Amino acid sequence: MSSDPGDLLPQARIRRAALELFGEQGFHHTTIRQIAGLAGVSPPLVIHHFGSKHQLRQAVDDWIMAFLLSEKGTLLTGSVMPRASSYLTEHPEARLIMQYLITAMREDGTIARQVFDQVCHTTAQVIELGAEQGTIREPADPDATVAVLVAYSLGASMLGGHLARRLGGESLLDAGPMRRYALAAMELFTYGLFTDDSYLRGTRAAFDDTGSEDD
Amino acid sequence: MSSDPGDLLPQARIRRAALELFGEQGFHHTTIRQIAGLAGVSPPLVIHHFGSKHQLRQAVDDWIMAFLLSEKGTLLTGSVMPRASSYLTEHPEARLIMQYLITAMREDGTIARQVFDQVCHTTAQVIELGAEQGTIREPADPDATVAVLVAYSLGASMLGGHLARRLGGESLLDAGPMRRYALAAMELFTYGLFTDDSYLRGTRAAFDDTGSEDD
DNA sequence: GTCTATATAATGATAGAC
DNA sequence: GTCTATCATTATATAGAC
Repeated sequence: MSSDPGDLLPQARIRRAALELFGEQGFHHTTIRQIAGLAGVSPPLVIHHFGSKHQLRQAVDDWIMAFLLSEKGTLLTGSVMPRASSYLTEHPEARLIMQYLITAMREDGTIARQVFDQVCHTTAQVIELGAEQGTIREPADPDATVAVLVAYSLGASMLGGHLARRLGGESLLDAGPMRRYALAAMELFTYGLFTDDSYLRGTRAAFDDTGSEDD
Repeated sequence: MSSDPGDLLPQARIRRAALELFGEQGFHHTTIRQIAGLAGVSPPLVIHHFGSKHQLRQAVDDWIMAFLLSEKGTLLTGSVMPRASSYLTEHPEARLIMQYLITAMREDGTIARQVFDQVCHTTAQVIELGAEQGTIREPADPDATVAVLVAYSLGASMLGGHLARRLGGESLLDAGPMRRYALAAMELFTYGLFTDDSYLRGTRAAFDDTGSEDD
């Protein structure tokens, strides 16, 4: 990802092409012929180097996870935050990886679970640190809150096209939609949505009712 | 959906089987042979009645949208709220439809846009009503806030498997995970996540900076 | 390591009998 | 309306030459 595709060895060119096409079109809609074509090699060479299409995806997944972990969570925490915009300007190659991860989450590929858990891990650290510093309120159920926040963030990324369309743009990464998205989200997490805790108490009551009635 | 599959006419059985299999496996992973098998007919009959696999999906989409609109938003607003649990107990057939919609959103089918917009429409009404009644705080950017809330809700549904796993269960619809999910979400939307507005002001400042610097 | 040529399997869709 | 038999296409993966 740090050099021109033409400078890479065939094996790396194939992996890079697979990363790009899997991310754009999804795993099942991408053919080995397309990958070979983009990498400038013959289809059988793809199989020769990686064994099968599935093993090729696994190789891409492994490569990406190694990249993500080496970044020490920089990309994972910032993936849907405002700073993502500036990060992507500085690291344009991260676009491909983000697109790959979003597509992989949609297709529920083998990397989806690793990514979800890894983002949870990183988010939990952010929450903990903020709680210590007093900038973040301590949740009643920290693990659940982290999981919900991650599901919200990744989910919004997966629905980025629809979200951007409602915000007057094409991609969530464009300046306009990203600004409206980030500000609306920050406002929600700063002031909340409800004016008092009646909804929360109502939800608690509803679950306590059904919880004792169902058994 | 209101009778046993065996009582339906072949055409309806095919549509029902397609709804079930498309929802479970996705459109592209479902074969006409599978649909025909589940409906108890021969594969060519599927084509004979619906023209093609894509037209069959369109027929299922149309059928579902008609169902959703006839429900006057009951299912759409409640799809990820606590009351979904009780709703599903009363209307078990809604499970198939929810699963279909979630899969369709993941695959970005033609119905995805309609559903996203329809849920936005319904959510906007809920927000407006709450604002009038004083139970919901008036957002600075109502349209964006609605879109974000919908993306969060639908996104969490799409990632329901991962979310449930982190919450100690298999499905988000199970009592345990649903309870923890609903309470964590309600707490977020009641008290927010941050203890003050420094993150919000920081985000505003960051966008104002990049907004004037980039050009 | 890399290619051309090909095997094999599965799919959506068609033809035509009943 | 419904079936059996089949076509045409496309995909992954293999065989073997260079």
